[in-house]
Amino acid sequence: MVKRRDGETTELVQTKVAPIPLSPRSRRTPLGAAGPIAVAGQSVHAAVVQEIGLRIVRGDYPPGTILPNEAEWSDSFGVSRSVVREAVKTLTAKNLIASRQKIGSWVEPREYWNLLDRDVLTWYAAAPGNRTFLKTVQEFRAIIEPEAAALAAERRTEAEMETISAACREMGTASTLSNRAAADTRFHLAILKAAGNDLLLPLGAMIDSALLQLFTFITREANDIRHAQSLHEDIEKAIRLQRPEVARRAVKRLLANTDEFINRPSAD
Amino acid sequence: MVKRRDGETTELVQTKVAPIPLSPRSRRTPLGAAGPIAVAGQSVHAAVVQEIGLRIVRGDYPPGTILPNEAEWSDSFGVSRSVVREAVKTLTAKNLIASRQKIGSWVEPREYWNLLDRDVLTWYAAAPGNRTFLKTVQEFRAIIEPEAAALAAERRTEAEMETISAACREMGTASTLSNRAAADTRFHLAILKAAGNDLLLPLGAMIDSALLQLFTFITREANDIRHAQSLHEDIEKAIRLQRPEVARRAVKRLLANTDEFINRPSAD
DNA sequence: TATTACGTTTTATCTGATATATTGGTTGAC
DNA sequence: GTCAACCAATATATCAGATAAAACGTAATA
Repeated sequence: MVKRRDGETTELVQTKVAPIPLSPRSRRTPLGAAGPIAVAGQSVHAAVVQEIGLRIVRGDYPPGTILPNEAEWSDSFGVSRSVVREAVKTLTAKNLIASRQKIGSWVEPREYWNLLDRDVLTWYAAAPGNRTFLKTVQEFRAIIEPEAAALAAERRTEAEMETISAACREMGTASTLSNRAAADTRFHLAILKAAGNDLLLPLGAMIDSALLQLFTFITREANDIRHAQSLHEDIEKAIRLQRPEVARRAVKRLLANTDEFINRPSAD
Repeated sequence: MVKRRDGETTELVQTKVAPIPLSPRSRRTPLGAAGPIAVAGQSVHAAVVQEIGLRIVRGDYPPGTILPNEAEWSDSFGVSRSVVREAVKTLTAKNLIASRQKIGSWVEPREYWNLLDRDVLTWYAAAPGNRTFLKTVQEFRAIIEPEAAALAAERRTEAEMETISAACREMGTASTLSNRAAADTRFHLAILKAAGNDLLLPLGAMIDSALLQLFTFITREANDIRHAQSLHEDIEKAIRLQRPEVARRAVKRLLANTDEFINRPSAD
């Protein structure tokens, strides 16, 4: 149905972008000649998915554009058509593209994209002004997390509480930043889970991605970390005491604190 | 990493479930004998994805279970290995399964599943007590939609407002239930879009699914529909007048009204 | 005992062929 | 000249079979 072709844009698109770059494995090139240079330590499939996905999210192929056909991808990446097809299926499952016989594959409208998917979000984060991305994420978290915490305060089981508390504790005692980030992620995920609504769980991937992004550019003085820690402990306490409204407000305070970091005119 | 095998469970799983049923196309069976009975008007790929996905979400293969290998799927469905592999990629993209060489494919923990995906949600809705599902969806909507409406009231452009108003209008004048449901969906989607946060957009699929489910079991008297219509108009008005708080409350009223339907001890 | 080597199994990737559907043009009738 | 029916070209969809790579378990070895 949606197949507006954008005139010459398509032409531009179909320009052979680059002969090769991709993840190797055992390209049987006669003699190291043009050994596939790069790349990711991943599989060929994952590399192709990532490359096409990144280009789409980055805007190389605007929504509605007809993509190069399978044979062309196959040539330009130097992989078999099977790999291309499987990559296409993967991207289709994430709603980035769709395809039909005789037409080919095209880029779906942005509102179809499953931005909450871990991969898509990663590509998205890498694309435009990083600052905008973090603001978008924070705004979204501000919608979800206070309510999730409130629900968790009402419903958490003892086991779930223990998971939350343990994560909070480990945040305090973590020796490295990445350990702390991991515990932080676990903390928020545990709350989402304790909220007892299955539809909240998939949002964990987003928080995961977001925290990763955050920690790659915060790295502030210990002062702030201590403050952040106490904010986390407030949340833990409210959930432990089963005070939904208190939990809700505690999460809002934490998010407001994080917002401050993002809006500081330092980095970028 | 995650590969707990659950002892005998695996055995049970690997039982050849059924020789064939699947979508046909041109199975070259010598003589109509055992022509592939069913099925979906979809492609073979889609049918395989749906069958495996449904079984997983339904609980036939609990998380951690090692699934039958590609050759076995291929045999039992009577399709080529390529189709099976592409189906596996699709399900992997939705985080239902994962796979590794020599191990095979296994079912991921439920908290990994991308329940917000249209397909997964459909399978999920078909699986357990339908009633529980609708409650889960409504609870989730209650978290998202009031805030989305408030944001929309702040930020909507004139064009977005027109889309919202048009959908609301068409809800009122729709002649058939399915037309009304379509306009209803458009209405909620337009608000999500007008909220101006990209991360909210993927949630449209869920609302879509939810409304579909709702309308398949409501079909009440015109009285209620008129009430629902005025509730929708309240939302439209609040967004038009750019009153975030009013919009938020109006959405809450609408959702509360919907909740009533669901909790009525009539159907089911 | 610990460690290395190897064989087995399953996914990963490649190759090449056939089937099917849809578009766009062409032909022919009215 | 308009419109319907036909036909060819082209892209995905599906099939078939082969080889590569990785990981587990086991046996051989130091």
